[in-house]
Amino acid sequence: MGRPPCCDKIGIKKGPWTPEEDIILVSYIQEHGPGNWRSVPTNTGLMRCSKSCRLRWTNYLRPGIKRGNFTPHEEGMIIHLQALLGNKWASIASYLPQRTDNDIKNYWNTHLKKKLNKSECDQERSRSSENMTLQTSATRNTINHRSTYASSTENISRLLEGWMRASPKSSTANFLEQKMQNHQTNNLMDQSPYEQLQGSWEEAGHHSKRSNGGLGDGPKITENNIGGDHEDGGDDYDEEEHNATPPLTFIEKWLLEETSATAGGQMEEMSHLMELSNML
DNA sequence: AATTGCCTCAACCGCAATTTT
DNA sequence: CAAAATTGCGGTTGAGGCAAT
Repeated sequence: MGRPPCCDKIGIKKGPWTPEEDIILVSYIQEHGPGNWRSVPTNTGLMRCSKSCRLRWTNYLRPGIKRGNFTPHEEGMIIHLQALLGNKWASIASYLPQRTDNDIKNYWNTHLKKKLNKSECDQERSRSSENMTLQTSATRNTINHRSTYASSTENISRLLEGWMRASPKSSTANFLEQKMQNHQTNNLMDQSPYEQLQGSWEEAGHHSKRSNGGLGDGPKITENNIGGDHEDGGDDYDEEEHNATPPLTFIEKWLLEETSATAGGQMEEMSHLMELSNML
């Protein structure tokens, strides 16, 4: 008990990574694949803790990462998913395979939170100016639902998780798998050298022991890890919850709105969710 | 041109979950 | 089975960049 943090070890370097360190890390991962992080510092000679290596890889170096410039569509998805799942950034990121949880978290904290606060204030103002009279259901759904919905959405996400777990090799899972594979293939076009390295490593048939480290080593949503934050099931999942019958009207509505509001090509991730809700 | 304040985002920290010994 | 080690996640921090003064 009381194990000291790995980064407290003497001689462990902290702070921003240098290009040289990046190259060392990437070439090591190209050779051995992501995972087994504890051996990375010793085998590479990097004066970094394993945690730092993993973080650098998953948040910056791994293939398929899109950086900056969140599209309105991505923004919308984050807002909806945050309302739906709460601050489960890793789960949210699994619906946006090109984005890291850290990126999403940062974007939420720096942009979206403010945006939502502002719009909420605006809503409040217009509401009070209407002398607290009835509102249209549309605005209520988007704003007011956030609080009441936030408490009930956990159940909804659990249901989704439960369903996914119950259908280990569903058409949806296949769809997603295919989708992710396409993602990877398409991304080769604008890959950085690092990304190409990783791609070639994967084509060589290597697979990491842990498969949800990122897009490069497989998408977070696969038939194996589908059904929770982790590949063996979510933190919150248990059999009792699996049998619950949560309300679905809001998510269905949301999915419908999202789908109709956006051009089809951009909405493949959402159509996955749509498919889910239909099957439910 | 210099200073100040704000914003962004990469990286760290602490904790919980999971795996290994 | 318990303890130790490792991994993953979410919250937070702080350095650097940029705009305003």
